[in-house]
This record gives sequence, structure tokens and C-alpha cells, in this order.
Amino acid sequence: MFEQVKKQSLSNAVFEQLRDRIVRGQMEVGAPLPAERVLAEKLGVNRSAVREGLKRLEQAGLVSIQQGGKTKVLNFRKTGGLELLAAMMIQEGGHINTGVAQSVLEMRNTLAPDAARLCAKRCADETANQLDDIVEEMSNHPKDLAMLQKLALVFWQTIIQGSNNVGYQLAFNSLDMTYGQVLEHFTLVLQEEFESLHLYQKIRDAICHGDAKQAFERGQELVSIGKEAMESVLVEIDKAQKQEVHRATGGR
Amino acid sequence: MFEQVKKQSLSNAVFEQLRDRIVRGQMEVGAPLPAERVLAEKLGVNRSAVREGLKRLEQAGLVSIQQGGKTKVLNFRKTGGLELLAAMMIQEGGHINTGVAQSVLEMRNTLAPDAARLCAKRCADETANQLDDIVEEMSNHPKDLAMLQKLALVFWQTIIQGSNNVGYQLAFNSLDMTYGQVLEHFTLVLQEEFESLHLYQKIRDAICHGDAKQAFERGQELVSIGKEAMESVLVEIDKAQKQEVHRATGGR
DNA sequence: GATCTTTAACTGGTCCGACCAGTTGACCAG
DNA sequence: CTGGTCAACTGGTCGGACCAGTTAAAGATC
Repeated sequence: MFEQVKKQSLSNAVFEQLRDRIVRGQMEVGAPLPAERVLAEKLGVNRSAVREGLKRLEQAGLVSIQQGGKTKVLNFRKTGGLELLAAMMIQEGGHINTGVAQSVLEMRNTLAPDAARLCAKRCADETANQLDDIVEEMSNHPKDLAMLQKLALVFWQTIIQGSNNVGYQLAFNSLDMTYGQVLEHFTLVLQEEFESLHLYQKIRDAICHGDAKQAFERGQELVSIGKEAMESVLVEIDKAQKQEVHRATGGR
Repeated sequence: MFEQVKKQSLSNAVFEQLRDRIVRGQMEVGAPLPAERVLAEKLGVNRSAVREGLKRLEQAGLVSIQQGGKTKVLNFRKTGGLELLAAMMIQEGGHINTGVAQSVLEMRNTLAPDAARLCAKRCADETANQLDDIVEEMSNHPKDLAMLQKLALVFWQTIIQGSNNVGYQLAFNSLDMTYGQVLEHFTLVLQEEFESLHLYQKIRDAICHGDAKQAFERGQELVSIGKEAMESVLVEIDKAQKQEVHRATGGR
């Protein structure tokens, strides 16, 4: 019920400010950043704080730093990692980037069923037992949407682990971070998916029996429910946000 | 023919050393790192360099830093991003982590065909033209494996761009970084895939005609060629590496 | 005048040492 | 046992010095 009071460090503030400006396209690709000393003065912090922020930007693939030369903005679409999705998802003014959300849905639609397939192929008893527990817990809370949503995430997390594919696991982490920011807004939209208990059960069964094909297909079926629901909502959000910008800029 | 002499910064050295120790499992999850001042002394560098490295580790999801408290090692499988794959791929002694390589293959096998599908669905003339050029260039160098390999990467990069899915694009970047480290060792293994010109052509055609199903299936067919070739080689590599370790540790 | 060289003014990289600000646990008063 | 105090940690911030590459303008050479 209580929210954690968050106090962020200066270097983190520097990082986030520059990151957001870059991923929102407010800085031209190839354009040089101000010198560290200048940036420090402009932002009112010490050069160390600026440097720590810049180092993180570099690692995130947003800028290139070269001793002696100027620090330049990179085309993060070609150099950035998947963890940037989370930053890209939220635009200026707290608006959702529906294109990014669409991307996340498509990725989920592709990866989740394949993870289920691999999980079935490599079925470990431990994974099967965990899935059993989760599905049972879901059936015990058929009306508690928040709980179902949480359990659904755990369900997929378990499958990803069981898929024994570290790439999927790491990609899942980034996707999780991304839609974790907005999930609570879409609980109702995804309701139908969360309540499709029979599909969760079928996936679990398929994995327990090592039936890769079945796990894949039922996985596909399950995530498609949420995808379609989300897609129609995203169209609406897109319209609404465009109108809002329209009004804000003078209705032209 | 000459390799770039790389002079890395101290903070980068700190970062890489700690990163490698963590992703190789040489540091227990939850274990505290030495204090910054201690680390600086042990590594023989200034505290600033250590701090910059630690900040990057934190961003990579490898450690958690908290003012006042100790910096602790995280379970990067749950907090890391896809860009860690590149570091995980190369183990101590330059050995390849075949599990990671397998993961990369599986991801490619899933993502690439779907990217082709989306690309076909959203076919832009520009993308089609670019694919045309690439395939023609491939047909002009039927025997130059290195060239074919390079063009194949460009081919897929173009499809990913055409898929208009920023998540795929970012994931591709990380995967690219990962197998870019070892690609040259496997040029011959992937020869059959690179020489399957007819499949590249079919994918291009499917995308030009907006035939999503065809693009998907031919994409699947194409990447499967390399996947199967790689998988059998990975098994051999695994055996060889295990034997080597066997000998090195005294044959027990 | 065109070309090469020098040089000075940038850029980021490293270091030092001081101090601020949270966390922790031992200790003490109630 | 509870709660508060305090000292000894931890990371966070500061500024100011100096090192090390890069760049482009000023100068020397042809």
C-alpha cells in the first residue's frame, strides 16, 4: 500500500535526463554533446556525476565517447540493447509510445510460445511442479485479477527458466521491465487472457508430458488473446493522444 | 589485415574484470563486493575509475548499489539485459560457451522468420529495393564466403528494419554483438546457409509481394540450415573443450 | 600558392583528498 | 526488552590539479 520513497543520485538524474532526450529523438544523431565540464556547469553538478552518467549512456549504446574527441550521440536503434525499450515506452508527458507497446506485444507473441515449446522439450520435474503450483494458485483466485496477473507473469517466468535458453531469459527481463511500467493500466484489457485458466492448464499439461507441439500451440493461443485485446486498445490510445497533442499545440 | 590496437581506459578494465567474474559465476550471488576504496587500492586505480566501472555494472544489472550499504552481486539471469549474452559467450580461456551459442541459435530461429513475416506484412518499397540490391550482390559473389556472410547479415538487418519492430531491432543488435565475436570461426559451418541463394531470393520475393506466410516459412527454412549445421558442431566443441579441461585439471 | 609541420586550445581520462549522506550494529538509558 | 544514541562503516559529491589524446589554426617549407 505504501510506495517506496525514491531518492535518486545526481549521476542517475544526469543519465536519465540525457537518455530520455536521446531516445525521444530530441538530439540529432551524430551531434556532439557539450564538453563534460560545460555539461557539469549547465546541470549544476560536479564533473564526476556527469562522467558517471555519460559512462552509463555509452554502455547503453546511446553515445560514443573518445578521449580527446567530442562525445557524440549514436543511432541507438543500431547500437542500443533491448533494455532501452523501457525508456522508449514512456514518452514526454507520460504518454505511452504505442509503437513500442506494439513491438512488445509482437515479441511476446513470438517468444512466449517458443519458450513453452522448448520448456516442454526439456521438461524438468522441478519446472513441472512449479507450474502445477502456479496453476493451482490461479484456480484458487478466479476473481482476483491483480493476483491472476501476477501469477501469469510467474507462470511465464517459470516457463522461460524451464526453456533453458539464457537468451530468452535475458530478453524476458527487458520486456518485463518495459511493460511492468504500464501493466497496471491494462489489467482490465488483459482480463480475458488472465482468466483463460483452461489454456494455462493445457500448457502445463503439455509441458509435463513433453508435448512440444501442443505447448507451442496453446501458448500461441493464450498470448494471442491478450495481444488482440491490447491492439484494439492501443489504436484508441493513439487516437486520444494525438488529439491531446493537437489541442495542446493549438488545434491546427 | 591489421588489427586495431585497443587501448582501453582503466574504468573499462575495472568494469570488464568484474563483469567477467560475475557472469562466469565466480562471485556468489548476494555476496558483497569490497568497498570502493578497498577495490581501488586492490586494483591499483583511483576510486573514480572504480566508481565509473561499478555504475556500469549496476546498469548492466550485475550488482546493486545502495548508499550507505554494501554493493552486492545480483543474479544477472533475473536482472541482466540481452547485451550480457556477448560477455557470457566467451568463457575463461577463450572457450565458447556452447549453451549460450545454442541459445543464440534458437533465438535467431524464432525471431528471424517472424521478422521476415512482419516485413512482408508492412512491406515498404525502400526495403524491397534494398533487399533486391543485397540479393543481387550475393549472386555476384557466389564463391566469396566472407562476402556472402557479410551480405547475409545486411540482408537480415534490412528485414529487421523493415519489420518496423523496434524490439526486434534492439534484440538483433545484442545478438549481433554476441555472435560477431565468434562468427569468423564458423564461416565454413554456415557455408550451406550462405550459399542458399534461392532461399534469399524467395524471401525477398515474398516480402516484395507482401506474402507474409511465404516469407515466414522460407525464413524458417533458411535459418534452419545454419542452425542444424551449427548444432552438430557445437556438440563436438563441447566434447573437445571438456576433454581439454579434463587434461588441464589432471585428468580426473 | 599548395603542402607539410608545429603548436596551442580544445576534448576526455586519471588522480587526490576532503567532506556529505545514508546504513549498520554496538552500546546505553529507560 | 524497547528505544535512542553514537561511532564506524558504506556509497555520493565536490573541486581542482594534471595527464593524454584530438583537432584545427598558425606557421614553415617547398
